[in-house]
Amino acid sequence: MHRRRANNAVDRAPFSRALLDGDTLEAARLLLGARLVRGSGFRARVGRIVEVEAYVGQDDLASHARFGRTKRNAVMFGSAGLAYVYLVYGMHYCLNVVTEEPGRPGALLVRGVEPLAGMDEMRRARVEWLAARPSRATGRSTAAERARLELAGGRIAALADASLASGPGLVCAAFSIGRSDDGTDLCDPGSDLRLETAGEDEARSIQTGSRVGIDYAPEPWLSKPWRYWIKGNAGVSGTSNSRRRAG
DNA sequence: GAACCGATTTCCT
DNA sequence: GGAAATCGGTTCT
Repeated sequence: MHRRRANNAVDRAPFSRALLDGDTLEAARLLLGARLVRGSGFRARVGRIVEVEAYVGQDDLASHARFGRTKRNAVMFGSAGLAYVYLVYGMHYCLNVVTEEPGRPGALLVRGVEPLAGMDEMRRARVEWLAARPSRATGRSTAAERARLELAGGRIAALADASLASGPGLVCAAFSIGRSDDGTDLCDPGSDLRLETAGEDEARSIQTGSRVGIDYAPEPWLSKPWRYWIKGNAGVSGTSNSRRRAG
């Protein structure tokens, strides 16, 4: 028998690898709505994936796989359902779900998650992530640094639940995702970080648009409509929700 | 070995 | 609306 929490955080079935080990663009639509889960028990953090971006094969000149296999992107060439976690801009982590059969690099970047449970833990993790960042000035904990952190903590405390993980870097901050999660099997129910199935009754009004932050990529890759999000959901990233780039 | 740039967020003007 | 922060990979010297 299931124990149901008031906030819709039920224990669900693990996300089937079979939904991910084929075409990445199909997998993108299937992954929307799935649960991203960190930990277990009453402190578990649970969110609904509401925005993803597809990176498909080595031919995709926007993908990290475009230069072939490297130490960083090696997981992309592995089995579907693994987590590919990398650092961007020297400070933000990004979570990807590996797709396609082994040997063919594919991944879905998780750009937005709608929090369902464990929001207090997410806020704590957001502050913790800020605190873990190297101090700008001396690298030591100065009074000014502590004051800045306290201010940021207040801002995060005041954030709407829906904004806690509304961006790729924010997803990783809110779910404490970092280098050590690279290669984790997200389809293994025993993993501390994992995927669970979507609710059956969920409305799936999916919208698409071009991918974000890939200005270096030539056409036709630059304009491929390979960003998918659930229309109108507050958990999608600012770039997708803003009016300047709606696909 | 150095220069350049990125699948981003935050803070300041 | 714009720039800073910061590190790892690629591509030059």
